[in-house]
Amino acid sequence: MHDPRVLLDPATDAVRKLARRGYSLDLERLEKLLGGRNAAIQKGDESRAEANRLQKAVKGASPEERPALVEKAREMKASITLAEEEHRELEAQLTEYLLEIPNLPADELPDGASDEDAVEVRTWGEIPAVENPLDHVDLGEKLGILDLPRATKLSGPRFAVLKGRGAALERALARFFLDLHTERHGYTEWSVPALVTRPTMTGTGQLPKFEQDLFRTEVADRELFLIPTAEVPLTNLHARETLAAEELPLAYTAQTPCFRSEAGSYGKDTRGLIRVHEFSKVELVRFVDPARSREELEVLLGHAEAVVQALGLAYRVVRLAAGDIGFSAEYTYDIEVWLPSQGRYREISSVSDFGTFQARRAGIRTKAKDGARGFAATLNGSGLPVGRTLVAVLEQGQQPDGSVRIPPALVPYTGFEVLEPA
RNA sequence: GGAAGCGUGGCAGAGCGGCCGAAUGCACUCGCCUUGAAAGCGAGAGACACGAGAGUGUCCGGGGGUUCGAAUCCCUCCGCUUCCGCCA
Repeated sequence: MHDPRVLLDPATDAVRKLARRGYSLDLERLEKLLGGRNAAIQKGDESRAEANRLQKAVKGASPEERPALVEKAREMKASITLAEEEHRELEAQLTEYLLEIPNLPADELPDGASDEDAVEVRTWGEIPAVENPLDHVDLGEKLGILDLPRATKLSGPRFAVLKGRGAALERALARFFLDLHTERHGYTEWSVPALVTRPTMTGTGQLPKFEQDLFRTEVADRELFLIPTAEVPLTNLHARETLAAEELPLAYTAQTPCFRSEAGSYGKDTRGLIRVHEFSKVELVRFVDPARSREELEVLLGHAEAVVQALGLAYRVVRLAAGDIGFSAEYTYDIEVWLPSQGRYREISSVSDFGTFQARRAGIRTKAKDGARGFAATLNGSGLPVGRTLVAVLEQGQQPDGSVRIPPALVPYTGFEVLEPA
């Protein structure tokens, strides 16, 4: 959520920036709502100040003058109520409007609205030469580790069942990611709920605008949402808290299941593990000094890249176009791994700087030793999703004899070096 | 799910319906003292909103009510603790 004053400040150039992501900001409406709200607050404050004066007067009043003062105080109460109602109404309208305004994309991002407009930053690793590559679904079935028909039987389309060494590989990947980030990159591991409340989802920006992307549960009169990423619970750990500025940056990680409705993605990636309703992911979240958020983004990107590199997977980093970044983001890099079966790079990680946008929504404040107050900047990145990494490991590791070689760094976790056809 | 109790500032803990944004202690900040530190002494210090500012207002778990006036009385919801039931 933005500070309306900042949006209204011509120096912010908010209208132009938001137009780059196809959002048309109505400055006039904003100004009217803010001005009206502030006026209502002032009116209420003045009435209340008067009421307070009257109360004191009543206390010291003689029996004769008392009834008149009490009567005036009664009247003042009505005027307070009126101003409060107006304030409440305008405040609600203002908040409702502010909550649906996306973050301002950074000027450094390229123009454009799709992944085609992303700019390649660098490539890493050697694209493996695979003759007649199989995709991960064919590989998984031949290896006897993937059972999609049974997944469909259990839960319908867009789910996955892994078996034997496939399940072990999934477990190994997650443990490998977590160990790397906690031991080498200094992240604190958390175990957090996968079901969260509406305010929590609003804090990171999934709500109110993107409810159709989420799975929602309801028991009795209690409503909870399944998280689409651990970003939601990890970032909201500090919702409505004040952090000591000196303690930043805070670096958190968690492995959680992630649930996505994938509404509107009909026909896209319908095969296999690429796009499913439920998957496991290790997420990285950083709370940082807003003045340093872009540097911190590079650090975070490095942590995510380190995982892909440790697995020896060929990948590239792209800078997303201004119109393609997420609602809450102001700057995003994607890491894309090479998928031999598709002959192209596919997204495996998204690393974003949210500035203070999420912190304002969630109320993540900072206080420095000298008393200076502000909001933290939040960043997050996948580090990494287990399913899509498994796809890359299978596809990039496939051998001419139909086996798949496990990346050496992972072997201590799997206990086996190769997957053989069943 | 049933019964009882409790929810006050970073923590602990006071608080006759107006003198309470709230005593006191600890922690904290700054001085003095000290070679340095501790102790001691002195001073300061909550958050949020509106306002150019002076300042004004709000906040004692949330919401509602009584009253000219509520941390203090009433209702309700939520949370915590203890006992019972159930359960992984």
